[in-house]
Amino acid sequence: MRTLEHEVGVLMRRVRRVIGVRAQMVHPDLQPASYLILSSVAESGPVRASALVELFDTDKGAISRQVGHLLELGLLDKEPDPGDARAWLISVTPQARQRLADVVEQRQRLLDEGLVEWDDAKLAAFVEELGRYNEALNAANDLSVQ
Amino acid sequence: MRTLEHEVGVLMRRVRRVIGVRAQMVHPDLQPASYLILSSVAESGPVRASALVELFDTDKGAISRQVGHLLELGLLDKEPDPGDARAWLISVTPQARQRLADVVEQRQRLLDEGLVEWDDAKLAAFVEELGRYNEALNAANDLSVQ
DNA sequence: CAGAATGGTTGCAGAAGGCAACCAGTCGGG
DNA sequence: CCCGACTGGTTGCCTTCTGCAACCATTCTG
Repeated sequence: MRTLEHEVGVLMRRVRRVIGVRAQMVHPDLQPASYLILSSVAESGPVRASALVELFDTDKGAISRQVGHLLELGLLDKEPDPGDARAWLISVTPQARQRLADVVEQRQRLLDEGLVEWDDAKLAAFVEELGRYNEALNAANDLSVQ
Repeated sequence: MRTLEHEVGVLMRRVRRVIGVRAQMVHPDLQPASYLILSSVAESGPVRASALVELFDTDKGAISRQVGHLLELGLLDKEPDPGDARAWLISVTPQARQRLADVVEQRQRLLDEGLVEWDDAKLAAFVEELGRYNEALNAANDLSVQ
């Protein structure tokens, strides 16, 4: 039980560093937190900001600023939601999609060269575990907040 | 490949929230980042600050401040390292150990009641995966930094 | 013994989130 | 129809946290 906190703590700090490096590969001024938002939008397709708020379980203001930052960098696009004049649909620009693909490709090269010991199967299994853990966190949080 | 960033991003933001709640159970003024340090020291026994810097792959100054904060709260103790007059050995106070145990026990109750779907086996497996991922991150980071 | 390296502390600046106030648009009941 | 409640977003303010750099004390090395 104890080691969970330990590993999670190490994970969070180390991941921040790795994500930071990866973010700069996409754009020199891209910050780690923004990179994670960008990746999510790239995967989910056009989404409302409110969907991101719910997904990340974070503050509206924080998401608003992050999206604003990504718009300035030209990595995200914003168009009015045809179904609701209050809302916007956020999507990834072609440029950003290309840069993200480049980063993935570069990482794939490391895998191919055997420099990193994580192959696709192990990675997929771990991602699935992460997903389940996210769900469990969500459920536990609902409990504690009531 | 894409989903890794997505899950990690969600994990990091959600974990911050959950850890925050857990930290307050240990001490009302305990911040999330400090809680993770505290957990690590509790597991590792007396350690030098420099060991924490290496473990978390973070800045000396950040660790120094976190430790200072935990000392003020009476959750950590600091004694001179008998082997090196520059260094200190950081350890957990009995009070902090008790509080941490209480938190673990409370979480165990949720597990026992079946409110959270993570039993010991699944958790242990996940922690092990996290550990491997941490190692891989470490290796990959060494590469990218060269 | 002098210079390099290590352990730690502190000041400073920037990133990031939480909270609250606010505006614009939507929706439901009278 | 329209008035109040609600939702989607933006912005200002404050706190937490980290990275960088300068610094001091101690230890190691040639």
